[in-house]
Amino acid sequence: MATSKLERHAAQLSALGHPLRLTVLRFVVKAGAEGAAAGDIQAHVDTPASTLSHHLKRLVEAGLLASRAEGTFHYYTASYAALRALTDYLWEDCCKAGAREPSACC
Amino acid sequence: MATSKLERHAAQLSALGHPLRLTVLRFVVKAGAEGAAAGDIQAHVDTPASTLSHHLKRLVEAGLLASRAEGTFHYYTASYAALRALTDYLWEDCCKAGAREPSACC
DNA sequence: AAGCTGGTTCGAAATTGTTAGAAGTAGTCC
DNA sequence: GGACTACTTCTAACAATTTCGAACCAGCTT
Repeated sequence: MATSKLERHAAQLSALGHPLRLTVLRFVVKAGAEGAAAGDIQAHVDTPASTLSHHLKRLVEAGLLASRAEGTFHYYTASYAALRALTDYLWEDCCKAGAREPSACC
Repeated sequence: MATSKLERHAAQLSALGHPLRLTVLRFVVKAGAEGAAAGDIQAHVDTPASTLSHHLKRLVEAGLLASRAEGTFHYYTASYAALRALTDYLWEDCCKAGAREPSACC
């Protein structure tokens, strides 16, 4: 692992921190195991292909999406495990320092 | 609500998408209901006060942290409800489009 | 009120992210 | 092979973020 868990998760959150990319991720998450083709995504977000492609690349680089080619179609699928690890990370060690209340928050 | 749910959550994810801010959030989440003073946070992250203050402001503006003053001390507490809403949002409507497998991913 | 402590705001430079047209690549179908 | 489809990469302009010293402000203490 070249980068730390912290760095990797920060990069993933940063990747999600853009309205268009967040929309794309949710669309692909909805699409399930088969994923969604780049064209379908483009129709959904109504954005120039070059712009969308740039954002898709960022999501793939962050490890949140995986891509597979079928003919000229490029399908993107959500990396559910990575997404789960990310959300879990935010709650890790919740309320472990104060120890005043057992776990009112988590 | 001036901005949409999408925009707000994207802004929150963007706020978390920085190693220092992610470290800070996790530190404050750990601290529980009492929160952590800016000085304690600074000691933990070892960063110039002005830089840290800028990042804390960003987290508060995103609605992820709340701040309260006690004398000259500024305490920051995690907005657990906002954080929960954010993590839930990422999984909302998971696998609702394909409907091929019932819910292998969520 | 002067001085100290705990933090915030200002300002300016360096870096990074965003956008989208134009050009390029790769697969498919006559 | 030539045209078409489905995307990606290149490029360059513009916008936003990041950093941190310096200046500032608000409370406390004497």
